[in-house]
Amino acid sequence: MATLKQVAAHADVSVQTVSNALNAPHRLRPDTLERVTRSIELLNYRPNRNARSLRTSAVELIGYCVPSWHGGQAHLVMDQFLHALCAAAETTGRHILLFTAPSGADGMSVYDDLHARRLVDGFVLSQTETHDPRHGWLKEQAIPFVSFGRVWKESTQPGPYVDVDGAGGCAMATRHLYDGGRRRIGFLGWPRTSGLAEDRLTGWRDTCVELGLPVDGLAVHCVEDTFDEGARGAASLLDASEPVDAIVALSDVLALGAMRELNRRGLAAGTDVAVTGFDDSPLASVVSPALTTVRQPIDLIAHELIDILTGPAESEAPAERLLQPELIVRGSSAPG
Amino acid sequence: MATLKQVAAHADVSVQTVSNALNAPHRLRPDTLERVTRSIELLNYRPNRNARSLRTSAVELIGYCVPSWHGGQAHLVMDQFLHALCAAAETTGRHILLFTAPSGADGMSVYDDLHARRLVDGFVLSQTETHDPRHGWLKEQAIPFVSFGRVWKESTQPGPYVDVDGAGGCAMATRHLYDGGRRRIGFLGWPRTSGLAEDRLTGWRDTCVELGLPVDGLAVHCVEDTFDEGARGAASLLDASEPVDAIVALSDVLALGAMRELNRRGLAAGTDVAVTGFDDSPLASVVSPALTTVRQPIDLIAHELIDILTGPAESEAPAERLLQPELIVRGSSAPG
DNA sequence: CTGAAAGCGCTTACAG
DNA sequence: CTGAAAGCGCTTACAG
Repeated sequence: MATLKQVAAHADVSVQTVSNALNAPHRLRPDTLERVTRSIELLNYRPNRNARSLRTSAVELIGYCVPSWHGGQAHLVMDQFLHALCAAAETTGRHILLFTAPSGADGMSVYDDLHARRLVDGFVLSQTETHDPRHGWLKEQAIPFVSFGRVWKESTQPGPYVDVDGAGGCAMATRHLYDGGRRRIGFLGWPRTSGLAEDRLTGWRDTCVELGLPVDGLAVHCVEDTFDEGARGAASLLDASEPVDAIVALSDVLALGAMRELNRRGLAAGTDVAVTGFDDSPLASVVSPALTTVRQPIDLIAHELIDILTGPAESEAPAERLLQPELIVRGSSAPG
Repeated sequence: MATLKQVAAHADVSVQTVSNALNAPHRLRPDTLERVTRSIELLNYRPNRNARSLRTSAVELIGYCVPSWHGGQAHLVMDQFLHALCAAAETTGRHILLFTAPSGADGMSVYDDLHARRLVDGFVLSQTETHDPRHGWLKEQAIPFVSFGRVWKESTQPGPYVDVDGAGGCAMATRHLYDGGRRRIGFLGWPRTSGLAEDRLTGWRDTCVELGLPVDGLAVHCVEDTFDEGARGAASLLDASEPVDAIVALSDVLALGAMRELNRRGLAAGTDVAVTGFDDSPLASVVSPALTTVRQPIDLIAHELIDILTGPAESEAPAERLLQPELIVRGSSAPG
């Protein structure tokens, strides 16, 4: 491997000049730059990143904790997210460093260690939970980070974040069902203790109220994000004295559970009862008819995250960006 | 951030001794070690990895190219694989560095650059394709790597690999269906040009022949790994003059497509026609009945990959490890 | 515009 | 068992 010194010798300039050719080419006279560039190419020189990082104390690596795959809770769009995050990081010359850590406060020593040993410059947080302790901790340690998702605390959120307007997404779905003639729209959610669930629920509820549709007893809280829970929730909405003619589900998984239940009862999803999901995961096209769902703008999210993390240090208030999702209409929400 | 020098001053020893306390503690007298250790803890010292890497020229980072998510080809177990790979790397003090690259030979300059600039020590390859050009190229450049999956060339494969016995997996599935009373078992695969497809097909075919079951006209080659293709393939197996009573699919996606088709025809998957998949992806429990499928030993694969990559340099022949999958029996293959 | 020199924070023969 | 010193390959004020 050629070094800066060898290139300098070859081009008959000082190492400083070669370094400038790479990092500040405008400082060189055109002919010098050309000569140096030729030497660089000839010797196939690549700057050693470790040496650079040691000097500048910036590693250009961003830490991301891979969520563990516990009990059926699959991260169906994680591959898309990771690819987008990686691509976004690369547009700034950075890369993603993956690591595992215990969830919650127990994992903070891992984050701390990674940063202290200069393996990463900062972190992108995802799988953000309600009252997630990581944000406050990192902020306190002055470790750079940006969060995908909110912590849903009452007070102001520590540090910058990017999130998707879940309420807006569910409002879109609800309005779409209304436009398709549905007048009794149920909601399949998670327990209220989840800020994300509460947010999406609000979108459905407010829209129903606005449209003059009933909401009482039409929101079911599933215990976990599984097909079985979705089916169970749908069953309770269908067994009510006045059954629903549409279901807005907080996730694709719950939506598919609901469709399975419809199927079991000989009801046609989309014509008898319309169903919508959330995430546009690969699951959405498993079923027939395919699932209408709310898609998060993954590429945009990734770019915003990288932009915030690598941009100039926060002036005053940390960045808070709320992105709009998109409704992907498919067969499961055919007009009734 | 404390440095080695500061710790040395605090413990009243040389920097060399502190370094030894960290990397070769047996060289210190117990009382010295204790004193140094106390100083390290007191100052909350963490060795700067960049400085270390610069000196040792080992970054303890392993490159992994995140597959791009093109057109419906979801990588449904990628989150599991990445988590396993990351955890396995961490047991050796290493981490995974993610990057994107064009597929095939076009991407090699990215691999080369990452290695030349010392961002990674080597690579784990996955999404290995038939005649994958990466292996030969990396081997030629003497860049360390290990492959998950074979290149299926006629000649010997460049470099070490870990793979799962696909033929064995499909043989298990076929035998299981036979044990459940099935006597006309179809196969849903991909075109023969894929080594992986050929391997799995062989497992089904050889087992059928061994059991005295028919195989002629019972293997359908789907054009791509989608639900629609699975459904189409199943349709052709069901429309034959002598319809099948079971289907071994090369992937969960094809299997679910097949189940959708059965459903559409009013046939009960599992009782009328048994179906098996491959991968035990999250999809397997979407359907009702749940899908019987062949599970790859993800954690073991990850450990073997890291073990090979970080182990002593190859003596002579590169490591070649073929792991056995496991059949996960669920409702879709209920006895007929 | 160009160069000589210091230094980032480690590790590692080499002496003692 | 311990220490003084060189050096890994860069970048960056500072002079000229």
